[in-house]
Amino acid sequence: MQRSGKPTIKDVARAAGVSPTTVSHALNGKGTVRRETAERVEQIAAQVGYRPSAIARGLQNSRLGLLALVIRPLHSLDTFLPEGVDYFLRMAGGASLAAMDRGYSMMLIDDPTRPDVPFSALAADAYIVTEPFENDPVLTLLSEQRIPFVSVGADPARRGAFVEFDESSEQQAITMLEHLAHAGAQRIAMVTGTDRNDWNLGSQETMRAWASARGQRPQILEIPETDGEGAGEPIARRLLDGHADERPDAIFCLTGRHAAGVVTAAQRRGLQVPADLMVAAASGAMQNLTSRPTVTTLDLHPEETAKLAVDAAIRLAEGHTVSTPLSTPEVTLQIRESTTRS
Amino acid sequence: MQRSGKPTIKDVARAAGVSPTTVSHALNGKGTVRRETAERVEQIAAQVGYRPSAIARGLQNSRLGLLALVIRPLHSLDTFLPEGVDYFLRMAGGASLAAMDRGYSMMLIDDPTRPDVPFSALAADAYIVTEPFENDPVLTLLSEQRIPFVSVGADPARRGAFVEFDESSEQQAITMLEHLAHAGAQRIAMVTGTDRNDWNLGSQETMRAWASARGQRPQILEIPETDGEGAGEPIARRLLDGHADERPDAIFCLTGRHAAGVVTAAQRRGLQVPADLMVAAASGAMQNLTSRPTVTTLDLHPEETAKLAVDAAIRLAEGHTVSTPLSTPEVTLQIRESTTRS
DNA sequence: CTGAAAGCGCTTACAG
DNA sequence: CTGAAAGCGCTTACAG
Repeated sequence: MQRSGKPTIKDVARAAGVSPTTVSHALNGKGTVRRETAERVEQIAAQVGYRPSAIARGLQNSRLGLLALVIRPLHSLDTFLPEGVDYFLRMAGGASLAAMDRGYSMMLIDDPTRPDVPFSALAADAYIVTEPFENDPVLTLLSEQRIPFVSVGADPARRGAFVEFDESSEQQAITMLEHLAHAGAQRIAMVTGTDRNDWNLGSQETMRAWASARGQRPQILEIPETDGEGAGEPIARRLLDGHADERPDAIFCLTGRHAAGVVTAAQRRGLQVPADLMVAAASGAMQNLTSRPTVTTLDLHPEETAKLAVDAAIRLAEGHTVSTPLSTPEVTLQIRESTTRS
Repeated sequence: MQRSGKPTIKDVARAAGVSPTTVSHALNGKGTVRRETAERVEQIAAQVGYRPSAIARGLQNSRLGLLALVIRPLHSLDTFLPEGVDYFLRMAGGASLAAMDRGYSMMLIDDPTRPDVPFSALAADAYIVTEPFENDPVLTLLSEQRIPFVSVGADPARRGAFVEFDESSEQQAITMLEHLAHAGAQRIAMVTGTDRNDWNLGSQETMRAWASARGQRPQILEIPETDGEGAGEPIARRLLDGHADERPDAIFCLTGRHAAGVVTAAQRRGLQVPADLMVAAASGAMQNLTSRPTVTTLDLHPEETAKLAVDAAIRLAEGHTVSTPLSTPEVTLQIRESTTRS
């Protein structure tokens, strides 16, 4: 079996003087094999460096032990380097590790709906799709192809139609809004991204309810996620350069880099953070730890979310059902200088 | 074929009133099929949502259209969130996109040598291993298993033994050292990571040669990659708190976060950057763009590197040979405030 | 131009 | 306790 390619089960069988069936049984602990036989087979298998082919094995139950992760917000870009890197890298890394711990591998898929999608991409046993868009074609494709999947954050137009994690963006937003209010904010503006996903839409809705409960006109700005810190100037122009009586004394950005940009833009206008303006972010970026002042954020615990998503995906892949909606971990409020008036 | 699972080639054949062979031919444009037949088959296939199984297909040539990426420096951590996030995320994202563009999917593998490694992980057609360690067991495993792979950065103990990209860390280091010298630095210290990979070792060697060519004692500090910005204080303590005549007037950190930490620590000591101390990094982190002053870095073009690595891996997967060593893209010097004395 | 047959490397009833 | 046979879903000579 040295000749070409890797040794197969037949090579092992021949070398051990048994049938392929017995090799299979011995190596997988199935059926009943005499102890000595099993040991001999194992030895020889190790000796010739035999590894069962995942492909052949997968053919039986059409399962490869392969999961796929689609990070939807990354797709609007031609690069994997967007806004939100921090969150999504932690997500991808966490998912990958969680998968391996459970005996699965994780593929990183950009867009399974592209016409030239690799066959292997659709060979995944199950998908995880984070932050699907409204009527997301990825979810449509997966459901047509009968590939099991879980979505992290619902498709806003098809809530409850699929197995999904409810991120409770309302809960998240409330947590931060209450913190800001306790810290002294009277008038809070919100900045979301422009993607039509559950996170943006749910947060906006919460903000509207919050403002109207306080008899205020809600101030909500939508800025492309991809603008990153560059969003600071436009945000400041629209929220800070107007009449003083309309001006918010706190800005709550969903994405950390928007918040980082706001801090800089505010300071450029001579505003003190947090004295004149508090700034906070829902999904922290690294910049929020290193800026002056440091910026209050929520830790969304993406690794935890990834783990839960992997668990759910595997249960689906293995043919079990999963009750939905599932819950993401509680967020943690990270209070920092930008909202601490002392 | 609605009953259970996905439609197979047999279902299509039956529905089209032809044999599976003909379906296969029609769909793959092989053999000769009458035009009308082919069209009818295609129609029906689309109608029933037929997609050939990547697994069954892979069984023929034992190729799945699957690549695997191991980012070695990530493995020393229990998290995918290390130092160097910027570089490695760009690498992973770039590799993933490049693979899809070429009809392959990309798995993110933590460690294929772990005893419970998923079978699917070893089903990859080829591996890309970035920054292998000295005598890296991952390379050993892959070569024993006869899984083709390319390494980005040589295994320092086995240079030339495998298909590898030469990162020319010497070239990189020289580029930065010369820039610093031109900018006015008289005494440059280097800070590397502690992993025993080609990048760290090669850079150190270059630094030693550079210093001795100038009759100086080389000052090189090894600090764990994982310390991130926290490395700033220890670095400053060892390099800046000594006698003034031994004190470097420029610190060149391989990793961007070390550099970020150094800037802060230097400023805490009342040193002006760049007036009293220049700071530069070989692999930029985001912090280097947002700090004050901004920090000079090299852009290593990880996406480009990823693309080249994917190309090479695919050539190997498809049974071709690749001449080695391969070259990574030229680095670009990004001059910023931290090395600009005006 | 079309299809029956063999085979890719395994696993899994089933018979001995 | 062991093994021959069938089958997973395709592709690929090869015969008709």
